[in-house]
Amino acid sequence: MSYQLLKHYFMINTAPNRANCLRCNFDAVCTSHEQQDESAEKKPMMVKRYLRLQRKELLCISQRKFNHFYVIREGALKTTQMEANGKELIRGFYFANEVLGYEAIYPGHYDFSAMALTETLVCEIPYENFLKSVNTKPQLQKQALYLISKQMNTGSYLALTTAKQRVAAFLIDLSIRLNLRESTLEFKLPMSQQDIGNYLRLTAETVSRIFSRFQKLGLINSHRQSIQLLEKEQLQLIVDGVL
Amino acid sequence: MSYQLLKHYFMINTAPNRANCLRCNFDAVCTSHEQQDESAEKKPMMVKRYLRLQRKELLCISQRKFNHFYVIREGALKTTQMEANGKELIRGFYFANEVLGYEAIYPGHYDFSAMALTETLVCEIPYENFLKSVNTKPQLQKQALYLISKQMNTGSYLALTTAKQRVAAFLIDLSIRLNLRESTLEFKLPMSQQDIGNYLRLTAETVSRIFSRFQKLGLINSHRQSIQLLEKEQLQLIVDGVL
DNA sequence: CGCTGGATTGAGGCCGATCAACTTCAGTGG
DNA sequence: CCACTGAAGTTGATCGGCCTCAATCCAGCG
Repeated sequence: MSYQLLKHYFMINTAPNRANCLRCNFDAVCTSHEQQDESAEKKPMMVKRYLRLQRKELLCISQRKFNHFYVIREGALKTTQMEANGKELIRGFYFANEVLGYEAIYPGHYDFSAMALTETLVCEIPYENFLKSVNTKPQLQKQALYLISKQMNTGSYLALTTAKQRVAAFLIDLSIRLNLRESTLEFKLPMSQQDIGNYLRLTAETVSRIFSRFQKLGLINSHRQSIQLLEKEQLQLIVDGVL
Repeated sequence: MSYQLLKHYFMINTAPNRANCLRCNFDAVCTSHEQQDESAEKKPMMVKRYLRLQRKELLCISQRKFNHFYVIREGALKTTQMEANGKELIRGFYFANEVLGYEAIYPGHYDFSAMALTETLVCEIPYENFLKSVNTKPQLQKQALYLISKQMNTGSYLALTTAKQRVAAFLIDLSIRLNLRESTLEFKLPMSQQDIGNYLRLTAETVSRIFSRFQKLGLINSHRQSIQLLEKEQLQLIVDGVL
């Protein structure tokens, strides 16, 4: 696998990026620094650089020392982990406005690799900068914990027992996290059905079969990577175990 | 269900409790306050009171506003959540030296109830006290994040696919979290097999059958609630999908 | 002593995995 | 423009693991 990072250093508070920050969870933390003076050694910029990844490019590699958070601005990533028996399993997906890296604070190193599923743009946040920032701005403390707690509560599909429940929950969650308009609910799956199955602990065949079944029931419109949620309420009923 | 909390206020730094703090994850955070002066309004004690729960007593109730962490000193708790279809499912177990409550920061209220499985002793930590404490002691910042991140990484049995993998992983994890001596590996299950099954998304019958199978294989010794791990390495091989 | 809730064990059925064949589609190069 | 290729998705047949339902066992307790 290729591992290459394009290193475009730039200031976070230039116009185009500020626009990107609009829906970013870390916006408050980052922007707070703009109101401060320029004494860099005392109050370092939170974000030193951003990275643009091509499809299949790696953002971080398992076993590497943990030093950075990554805030995803555009695109999508998957994190993978090696099982003891050698099989690679997918731990999670990350989309725009989400943060990757909390999970590595405790062990002190990443125990997963993160790969771009599409062309992806991320902000790299040095953990030490983050700590300093929060220490000098105590009101950010609460918000940081809030964000971490929020992320802890996402993506627990595996608590669901049946395959159709998991797939339905996954589709609904995707539609929310991809920030779609309520009206369309139409999008391209950034990952393969193989990846979806791996993540949900199902086989790719089962995922395909369930897509087909949902289509026959008129709940979705799917063809390859493109998908459209027609009956979101019905899908939710499936998740709830009613249907 | 009965909901009653016995309210025994006392100072955290009395002799018997300091002994209890020895293996507590929050010890460093709590003890730091002892070295300060007594101006209570500026630097409040982190722990205001502790609670002693009887078996089946509730510690916190779903939908109640989130205000407190709970550090478990002795005993065991389970957290339960109502599914949309009305079934109650178990979200997690908590044992001595573990912390309950992070999960509620984001929604701002508990979306689970916590019930004592045995007689249980907990420290109640007001969240506001915690925030103030961390703000006035920036070096605690890092540790708090470390602890939260650590807790995020525990108890992900549902990523395992087969029933024997989940049960084996659960037993190994229990043996670690109950702080047993390496030599014995013998303990009482604080929860019923029904609860284990609910937590692992298996039926109680399946759990029982797997206990029996492990027993026949000489991996464990089990009778009702009492259990003894005979071949921990073999159990780990099962978790890893080798056996 | 019988009662009760949990644990155990057995028989049968369903769901998802496995294996295999086939189709579809994007990319490539002639 | 079309043929080729490889990766991903689709579909069918079979198998095995876990659920379901039911009967029984068993320890604790009034």
